[in-house]
Amino acid sequence: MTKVASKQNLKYWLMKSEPGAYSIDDLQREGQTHWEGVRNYQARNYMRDDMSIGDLVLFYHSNADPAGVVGLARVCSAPYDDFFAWDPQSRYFDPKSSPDNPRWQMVDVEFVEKFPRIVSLAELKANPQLDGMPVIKRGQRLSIQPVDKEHFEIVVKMAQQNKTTF
DNA sequence: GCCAACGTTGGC
DNA sequence: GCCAACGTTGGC
Repeated sequence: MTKVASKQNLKYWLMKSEPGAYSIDDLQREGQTHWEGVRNYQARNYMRDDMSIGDLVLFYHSNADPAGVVGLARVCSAPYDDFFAWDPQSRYFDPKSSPDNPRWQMVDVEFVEKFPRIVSLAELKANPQLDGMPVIKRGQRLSIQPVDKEHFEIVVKMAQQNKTTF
């Protein structure tokens, strides 16, 4: 059964992408995309077990200058097998995954908006209201992270305001 | 380019 | 099931 988020169970996420691989501009141009290539069990499990259609996503540019949240996306499919893992030509090929015994999953996400400015990692770290947000923790490498509703709303607000220092 | 953090693999 | 070696992520 496909999970669709209602107002009550709408959840919030942060998803990282290296802009050289796939940027918010790419998503804006294409409208929606497979979120293939997740090769971490915890991140996979979030997609497989906890995401619902309609969940909102902070789109985060990692390995970027600066790194930070650049816009919003929305989960627009149920999880399904990441078939890129079966393609030897793909950079995401995993010989341990097969159609008979799939190991990885993905969802589709659709473009919602590009922020008028980047909310940089430095700003996220500097805002005491975001204390405890996983992405600002040193050494946190997880490419898909749950985000508290309160934190999500603060980040959106920061994007609409001028850069602030605390 | 460096390197800290940390997840995965595989020998035992 | 332990843990060392190795690979990757990602900020700086």
